[in-house]
Amino acid sequence: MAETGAKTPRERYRAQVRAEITERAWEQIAAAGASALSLNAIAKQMGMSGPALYRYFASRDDLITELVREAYRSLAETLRAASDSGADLAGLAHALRGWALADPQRYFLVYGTPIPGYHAPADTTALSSEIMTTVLEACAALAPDGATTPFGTYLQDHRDWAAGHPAPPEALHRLLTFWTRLHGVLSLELAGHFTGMGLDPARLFAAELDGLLAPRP
Amino acid sequence: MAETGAKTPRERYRAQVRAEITERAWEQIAAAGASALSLNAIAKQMGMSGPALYRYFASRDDLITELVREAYRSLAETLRAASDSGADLAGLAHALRGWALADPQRYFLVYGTPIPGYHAPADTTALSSEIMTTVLEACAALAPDGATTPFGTYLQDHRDWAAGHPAPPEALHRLLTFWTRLHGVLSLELAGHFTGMGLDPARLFAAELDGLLAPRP
DNA sequence: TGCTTACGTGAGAAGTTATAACGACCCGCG
DNA sequence: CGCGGGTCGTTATAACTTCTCACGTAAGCA
Repeated sequence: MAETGAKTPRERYRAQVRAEITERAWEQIAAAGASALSLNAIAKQMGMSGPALYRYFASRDDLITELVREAYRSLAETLRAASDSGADLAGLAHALRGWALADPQRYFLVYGTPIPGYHAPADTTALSSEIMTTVLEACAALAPDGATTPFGTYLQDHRDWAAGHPAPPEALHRLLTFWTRLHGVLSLELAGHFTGMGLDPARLFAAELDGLLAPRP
Repeated sequence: MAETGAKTPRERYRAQVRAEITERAWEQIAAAGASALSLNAIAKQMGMSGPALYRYFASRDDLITELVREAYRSLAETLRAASDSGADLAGLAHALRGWALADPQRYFLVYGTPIPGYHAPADTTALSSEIMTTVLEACAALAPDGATTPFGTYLQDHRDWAAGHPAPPEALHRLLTFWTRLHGVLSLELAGHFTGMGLDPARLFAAELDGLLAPRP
């Protein structure tokens, strides 16, 4: 889809095959989760034999790493696009929820149960902080309330992770609660913990978002 | 550990072997996660051959089901014990956090990424609602605030899941936010999303808990 | 037109879950 | 006390999985 501006036709073909592999992988992940991802099945689906895939991905973990990267990129793009369209914090929350509901397994791949022993590559932290920055700008754009929270004063001395951004501690606090609260509702909803409770998760999500937009986070 | 009051020595032995299997399974899960659980490895660790375990658990999913049950029971016991010791909502939150930190993979087994195609048995919902009831009682014990939230009025008509409990809608709202907000902080912390941010997750947890204890949820 | 390099295949090792058939042991009943 | 039935653990086997290696082919590059 992108970066097909390679010179040699070899690289072009290689990128194309890699893209098709990840595409099939996403189908499998959406259907049965990341733990059920089978290189063999992907190869068979593409009309190739098993070991052929190892020309394109060094291992199964390598493929998953690429998928994690794609998921991060996708979320960052989605939020950035919403932000560029003039969306405020509520709009970003809506975009986040839509992105998560569109493919729950993709959401869990990024924010779900971590695989012990598996460490995300370094460049995902860059994508993660891009996501954070987008939300942080929306947080800072909200009318700053004079009330400084106790945790806000703590953040004043522990804002290394947001170094370089001129947002006040209250905005950082709002960003953190935005993240954790919406993730709390979303992940439980996607995991199906609200089914059978006769409760509309969207209402709960909206209620939490309302609390987030109120002056005091 | 319990229910060893079986009559025949056969059943006693059987229960003992089952208990050892789950014990080894917990070790493996704590070390490498639920997806890396290997029946073969457990058997080898116990000095038995692989297929022997199928006398005790019909399948790998069957073993996981038992582990989920144990996890639910453990959390329910922990919260119940704290509640019986006079702990208020803050005390329950502390107990929950301690339980989660003691074995993150156990927490994720219950509240983490769901395994597609795997459905929890019916009796886990009973254990889950026992957990909910314990927390709900602590929520109802807090001084009721006159301010009815908009979501509280919604809950007045959608409280089937808490039918039979005389708690006001505000208490139900507080229970839901208690659950989702603390899970939001906890799951992100356990997944390691705060590492490298120079931020103490405990402080964030405490800040969210403070907001939960304030009059307006 | 040839050379080199990448690509795909097949075979195979070491793992996994799960089933089937077989032998041995133990428990309870007569 | 003895014997039978049921339970247990074993080995063998099938169908998977990831992943390595050696080989032939085919495609691009000069």
